[in-house]
Amino acid sequence: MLPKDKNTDEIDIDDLPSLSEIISDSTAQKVDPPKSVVLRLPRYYRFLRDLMNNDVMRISSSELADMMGMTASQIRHDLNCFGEFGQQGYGYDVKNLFMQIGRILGMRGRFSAAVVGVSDFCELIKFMVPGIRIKKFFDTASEEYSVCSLGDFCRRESIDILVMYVPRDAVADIVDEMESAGVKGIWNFSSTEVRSDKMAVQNICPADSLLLLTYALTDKEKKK
Amino acid sequence: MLPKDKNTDEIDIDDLPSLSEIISDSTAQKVDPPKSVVLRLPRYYRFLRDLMNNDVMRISSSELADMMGMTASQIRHDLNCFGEFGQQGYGYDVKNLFMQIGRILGMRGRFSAAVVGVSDFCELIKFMVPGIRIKKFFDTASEEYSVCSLGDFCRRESIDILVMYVPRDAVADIVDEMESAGVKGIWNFSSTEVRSDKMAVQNICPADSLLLLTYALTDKEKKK
DNA sequence: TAGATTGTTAATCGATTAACAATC
DNA sequence: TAGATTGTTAATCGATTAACAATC
Repeated sequence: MLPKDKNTDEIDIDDLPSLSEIISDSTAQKVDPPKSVVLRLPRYYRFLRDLMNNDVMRISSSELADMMGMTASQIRHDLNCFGEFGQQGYGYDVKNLFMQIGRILGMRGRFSAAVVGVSDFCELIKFMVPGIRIKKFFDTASEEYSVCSLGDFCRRESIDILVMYVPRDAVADIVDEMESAGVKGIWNFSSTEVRSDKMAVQNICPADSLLLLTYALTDKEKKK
Repeated sequence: MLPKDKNTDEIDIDDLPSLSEIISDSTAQKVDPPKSVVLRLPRYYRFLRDLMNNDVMRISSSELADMMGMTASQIRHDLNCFGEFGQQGYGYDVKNLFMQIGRILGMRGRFSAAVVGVSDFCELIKFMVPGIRIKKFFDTASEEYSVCSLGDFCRRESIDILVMYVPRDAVADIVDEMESAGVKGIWNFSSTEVRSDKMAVQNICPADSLLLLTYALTDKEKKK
């Protein structure tokens, strides 16, 4: 979309789009979206899914804002990083917006995964995780388990994502093995953080959020 | 600590501390710390615990920064919101800093909790959660389970925190019951978010972080 | 057309970083 | 004392909000 106040007959050479802008344009996405916005996308996605499940067809930014406890302005601003998904005077089509955000997030049921951890963890992951295809569970307590067998499987089956919850001292070996096996991402619940140059990583530490809860309780007490 | 360039003989009435500043001073904490800083505290806490477990006695902001993938400046800035924990020319005493942050986060092993959810969840929580005293597990699949029995227990035992992972349509009833039972905080893993005026709440949705992982993978693919 | 609501800009606000004086 | 490293300020950077023109 051209700036409104620009005379398009006069072309300023500095205003021509760069190669990277052209490339990103062709994927229908304006440059790199701010990190803060990306972090909010999964939450939008969840709320939109709930709306869909409740057969809500359309929603305005201010209705959604009320529901999610944020400002309408922020919602419109966020969504506009990725395209023009709404319609003036009408709002947003829930299903369309849901699909768009799903597409942006790469939620296409396309990625394959293996899970490694204690059996309770493996069981729970089944419940919790939609959207990736889990090919196999590796119970770390089982006799047949070894890092090699995990690596071989991931290689053989071209596994995209490893979901892991293993003891602190088992982390490094598994990560090395996964890098060599060509695994693309690690979803790590173990208490040691993973970093990798080769793979995308999400470390997730539920206990952190518990500490924020005890912080809130302590803070409330103190203020009384 | 007084500003260096201030002549303390000349007192500006507008510079006298307000009541709220005096109160917060007496708790050894400068006003309200920025939210962004509080969110980082649990991660500091974890890294310091690891250092302690490896018998590291002291650490400088830049060493810690390297380890955590952030700037030394930010670490010093963050910590100074709560007090002067370091020593010029020396760095930070790991154990002391760990204890201070634990204190700030209210991590005093003092809060009691009940857990409600499917049995795999209950089992897993045992592993994952240090620092709160779990008094009882309520398996939602069991015959004896009911919202009332959960509520009665929390009332009787003055439970501080409810850890929950229950189906979408069970959430609202439990939250109401907890409010009336005087429970102070909810640590919620269910897929419906909880909000409450009476209680502190942390909603935690692991699947969100999986979507950020698939986003990263998709983004990487696209840029190739 | 009138009413509603988006898309988009500019203003505000808060968070991060760089730099250096204070001081151990 | 000299060297190291914090505490603290000011500058930069990015995120949020408010406002309104565009437009359905």
